[in-house]
Amino acid sequence: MAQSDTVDRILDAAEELFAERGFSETSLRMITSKAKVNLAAVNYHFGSKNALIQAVFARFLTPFAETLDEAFDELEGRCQDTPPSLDQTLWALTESAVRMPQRNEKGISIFMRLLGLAYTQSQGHLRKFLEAEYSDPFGRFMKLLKDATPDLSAVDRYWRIQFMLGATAFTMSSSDALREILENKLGVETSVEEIAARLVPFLSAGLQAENIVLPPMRDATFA
Amino acid sequence: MAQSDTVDRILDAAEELFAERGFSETSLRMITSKAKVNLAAVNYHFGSKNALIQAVFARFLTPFAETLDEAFDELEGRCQDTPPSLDQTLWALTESAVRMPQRNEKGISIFMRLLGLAYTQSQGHLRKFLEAEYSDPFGRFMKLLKDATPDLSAVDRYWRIQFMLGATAFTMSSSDALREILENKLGVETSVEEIAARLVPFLSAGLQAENIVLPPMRDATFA
DNA sequence: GCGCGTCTCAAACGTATGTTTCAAACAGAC
DNA sequence: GTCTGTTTGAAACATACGTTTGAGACGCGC
Repeated sequence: MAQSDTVDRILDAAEELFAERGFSETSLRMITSKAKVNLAAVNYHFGSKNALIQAVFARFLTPFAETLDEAFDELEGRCQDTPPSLDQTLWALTESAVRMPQRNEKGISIFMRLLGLAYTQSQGHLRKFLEAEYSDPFGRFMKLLKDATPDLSAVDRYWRIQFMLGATAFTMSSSDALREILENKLGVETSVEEIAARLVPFLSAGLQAENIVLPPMRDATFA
Repeated sequence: MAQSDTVDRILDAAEELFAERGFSETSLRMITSKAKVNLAAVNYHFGSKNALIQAVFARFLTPFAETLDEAFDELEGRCQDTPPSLDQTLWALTESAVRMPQRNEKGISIFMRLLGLAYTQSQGHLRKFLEAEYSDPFGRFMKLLKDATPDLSAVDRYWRIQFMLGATAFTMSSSDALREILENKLGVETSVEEIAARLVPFLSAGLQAENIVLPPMRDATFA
């Protein structure tokens, strides 16, 4: 086998284990034994553990970035003159995520969980890699958000975008655990698509909320 | 020194390092050298690294849980018959967090960052510890949220609460970095209190958002 | 069949981790 | 001062990690 499948086996195993346990908590030995390959194969094919982490991200982020770019093209094509609405923009994003060709049924939630981890676990090398590689579609999304909320001040928009990112990254990064809890408590099963469908209106409403006069913090009467 | 200050020095150093780098990425040797105490002191005073992590949480979570309980008492006292509104409930929570006596100026953001990490880093022992120790005030908060949003279905409320937690934990856990970015970009300075003041209306609006009919996911026209 | 680049394998390397050990220093009671 | 329980100190322990090594197996062009 000239182009062996070892690389993919490693990527598959690493992807799943990273999503389950985080990066530092997953050792190369766990990965190689799950992938049923030799320990040295990782360093041979990828060079280092950090490079493997980046490769895991690249494998699903590159096609996603393309899909997203096309979705934005299509969206801007449909809205010739007026800028796309906030909901349209958010849906374009979620749709692209959900439509991504999945390797297996866990695909989407692994995808989300990894994205959440990338934000949360302070892996310096990962952040640099992602910024260098995928700043274009991210910047385009920001631009769309800006045009969709012309009434917001720059400062308000800045913070609310952070809130959105937080709600999304956090929820998605623990989506498996959260779904399990909900099933045990209320006996309801939820797909990632449904989570996304619930998230979008939440984000949209939050981003467009009326702003209250600043802090009633002390001795407020809450009349 | 009968009751030495070694314990507090360790807790201070651990708290700060955990907040900066996460749990697995912080070694006992980093902690003890920052605290200027002997390595063995950690295992002598706390028993294990996991127990130290829990002690760090207990130190700030226990007084916070008390403050919160009083705030809820006071809130329910003021609203004799009608249940407290959503905004009142959220403000009671934020106020309690902000009013907490801080050990230093970084106190509040360390506090938030640790809470975020507790949720994000899948440390099984921590989750169990927190559930066992602090389920009461948490449950009370949930009850208040429930009474304040009677129109929401249980499932909707569950997910939206997760979104709220995410937005809060995420933003607060990186509040230092986010404030710095904003200052460099727009020249605006922001206090933690102001972030909270912006966050509450966002959360409130999100929690009360109109729900869209479920997924228009495929072939949606976004008319 | 031979040689060569690609890949796998078991074993080892060096380092860092959490934890333990045991002697020394210390404080307070008598 | 002496004893006793508590706390610190330097060193070692066992283990796990990421990475490297060097020998061997494989596929393929010639």
